[in-house]
Amino acid sequence: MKTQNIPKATIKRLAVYIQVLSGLKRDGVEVISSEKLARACSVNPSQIRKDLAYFGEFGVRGVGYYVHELISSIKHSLGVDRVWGCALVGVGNLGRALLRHKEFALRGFSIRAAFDCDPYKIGEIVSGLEVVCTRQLKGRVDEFGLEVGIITTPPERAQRAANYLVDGGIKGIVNFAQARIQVPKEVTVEYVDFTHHFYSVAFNISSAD
Amino acid sequence: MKTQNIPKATIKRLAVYIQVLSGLKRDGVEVISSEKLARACSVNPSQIRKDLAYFGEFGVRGVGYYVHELISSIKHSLGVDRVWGCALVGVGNLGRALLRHKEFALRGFSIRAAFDCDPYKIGEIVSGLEVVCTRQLKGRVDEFGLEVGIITTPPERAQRAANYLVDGGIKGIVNFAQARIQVPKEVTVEYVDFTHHFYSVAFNISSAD
DNA sequence: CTCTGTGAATGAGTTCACAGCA
DNA sequence: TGCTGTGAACTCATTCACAGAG
Repeated sequence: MKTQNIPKATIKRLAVYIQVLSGLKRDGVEVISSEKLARACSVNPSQIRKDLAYFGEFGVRGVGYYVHELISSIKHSLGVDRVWGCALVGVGNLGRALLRHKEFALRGFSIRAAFDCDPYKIGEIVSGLEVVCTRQLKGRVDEFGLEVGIITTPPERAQRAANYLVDGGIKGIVNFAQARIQVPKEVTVEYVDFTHHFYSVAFNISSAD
Repeated sequence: MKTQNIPKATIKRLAVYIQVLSGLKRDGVEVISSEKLARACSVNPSQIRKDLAYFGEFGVRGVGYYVHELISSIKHSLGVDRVWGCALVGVGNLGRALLRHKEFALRGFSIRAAFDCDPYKIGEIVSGLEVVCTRQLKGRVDEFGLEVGIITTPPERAQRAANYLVDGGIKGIVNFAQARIQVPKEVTVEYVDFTHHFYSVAFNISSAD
């Protein structure tokens, strides 16, 4: 793996490649060319080859890529060939949905602790996990192997949740709350915002005369 | 509004501006400069001015932008200053969560119909909405004013869901399923993939030596 | 001969720097 | 004077085109 700085867009596409390759594997496809994979992902073939080239040489010239092997290689490159321990902060509607959503564990992100500051929620069991006071977060980071924070609080409490996570030594946050947060630069934040996708669709429909 | 082709990235940022401006409005801020807004959004001030310039001149030189007015202007530019009727296909875990999630209606996306092909789910009432057979989708598009489709099926059924939506005359789709879909080019598809954000965080943590 | 891997060319998006208006 | 709006400069990403491996 080269120590160039890899475009954020490449990382996003690698996730798409994994998704499509997984579908192909399910359908019994064993080998695929960059051209066919590109069509399935709606991107340019060179794009795929260039994206993969950041991490190594995974293909066989004259043949293509071995599907199963390529999935493993991409997952390894992204660092998602292992399980990551996650802490969820904010047990509201969305938080509960995520706790129940099995897809995360399936993809290597295991939610191991749920926090909330509401005394009525503390002690409640959601999807087999006891809701704990957010103040106790720091003390549980090592014990539970918490590495990634998930914020699902109302917007006005997102910053406080982030502070608790940062204070606990968490280095990566996925923020579902409708608010931007400020964190030290060594902490990575990814914002999940469904709204944007809806706006995008609305805009496209509207501007299609 | 100019008929240039507006970068997708701009649309995404406009959604962020709305989010941040809404927070500022809540805090009683009435006027803001591009510099301060930029800091709150973690972008460059010129970026904001350029993004807005695609749609018009919303600022006052020497002063800045009026928060409330700017929110309205951006919403109008995106076409989200009205209510959009949505059809949800796939009443599984995620589908149910979205049906119960009030945030969508709040932002102008009103889910007015829920479809599924599973006979056990048909007839069930979820969040006040009766689950209907997907075959009946086409017949309800006009009646319910359905404009945007939401796919929340398992990956292997996403394409079929898309086909029903396209056949019903839907012009925009937000796809939460873990699969790419093929649609005619006049139909807009937005892919929502939490996984990618988690991968991104994992990658950033991993590659931070 | 096929399809990957990659430097070179192109194109898109971001930032700069300043003109222009309040 | 202060901050917006915008052409010009620059940076980054995508696509092309072909050398090179199997």
